[in-house]
Amino acid sequence: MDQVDRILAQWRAERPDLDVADMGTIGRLKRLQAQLGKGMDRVFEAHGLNAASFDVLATLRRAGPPYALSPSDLVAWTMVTSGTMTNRIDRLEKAGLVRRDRNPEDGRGFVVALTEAGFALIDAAVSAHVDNQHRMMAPLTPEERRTLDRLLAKWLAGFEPPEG
Amino acid sequence: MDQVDRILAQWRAERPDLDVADMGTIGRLKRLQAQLGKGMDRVFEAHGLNAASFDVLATLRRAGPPYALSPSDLVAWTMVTSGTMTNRIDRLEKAGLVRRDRNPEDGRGFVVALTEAGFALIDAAVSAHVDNQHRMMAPLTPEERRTLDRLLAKWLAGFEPPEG
DNA sequence: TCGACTTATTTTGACATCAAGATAAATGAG
DNA sequence: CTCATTTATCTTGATGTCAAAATAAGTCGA
Repeated sequence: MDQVDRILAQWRAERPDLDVADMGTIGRLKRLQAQLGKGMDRVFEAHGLNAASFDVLATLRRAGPPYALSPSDLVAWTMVTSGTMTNRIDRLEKAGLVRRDRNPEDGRGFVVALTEAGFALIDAAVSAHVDNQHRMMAPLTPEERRTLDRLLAKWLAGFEPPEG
Repeated sequence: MDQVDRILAQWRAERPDLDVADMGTIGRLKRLQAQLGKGMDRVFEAHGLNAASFDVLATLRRAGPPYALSPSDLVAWTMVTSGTMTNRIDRLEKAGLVRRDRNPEDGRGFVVALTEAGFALIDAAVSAHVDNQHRMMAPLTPEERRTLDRLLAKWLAGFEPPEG
């Protein structure tokens, strides 16, 4: 009997015509996401970052040398709007973690590159982040994790067509 | 090969020391949550609501007669701060969907009650919402949905101790 | 080469949220 | 009864986000 069960029990009493089983699953997903988000934020904060800045630095880091992408590339990887990305880059630039270089091949654009400080910071932060994710998955056995991942992938494929 | 797989492939190439399997699961959960949120927002918007206002109205509706709770009760059910709840109630009150009545038993407090318009609106909206949730779960078989729900509940219990 | 169109990025204005502080009323120890 | 404490709610100021408009530069057909 968790909080989601209590909510479903209220609906069943008040609106017995509704089948709320799926609402329960989606509600659990949302609460889990909130809990995981809080857990991850703690690690980001310990490195002077938040989820937004971690996201951008990690995208640049895992892209490989020369650790530089255009704002448009970053938008494509991160699922935020261009205005949001401008704001994120501004903050990271002020913090000295990325640099904006004019793109020599396209006068309209820039290339956002990790600075040395940015590289060192994200490399340390991502190690701590991965450890933290392991800890947060502890309630599930390895087999349960595989099953869960498979189910989430199948469900997600219904929304984001695979493409590749 | 979905977008999450592409991200994991980049990490494996750049940081082969990291075990990123759990990152994949958590990433899928986040993307799924984003997709489900967008899908639900469409239904809320069709009823002149957003996720925040739906959340408050639904909490009042499923509480049963007299469809009235204090702001503190609403905060406890919805996982937002008191300041956020003040703002949500303000908007719903302006829209004529809830009423603030002084609590006769506690001069510090109020009771937030559904108006007739609020009751009619949330009753229609929640029916459409539940149908929409069924449609969004379509990629999974009934048995897969049960398995997924069980796994999410077990995982969530690691964060939100059951209590009841 | 010109003008229309497209693409890349930033700016603007509106929201929703949170943390922390402010206000007001209830409570309870003495 | 009184005052310090607690509880209920609202206010304030900062952040992060989005949609849409603005700016600036590349592209391409005629």
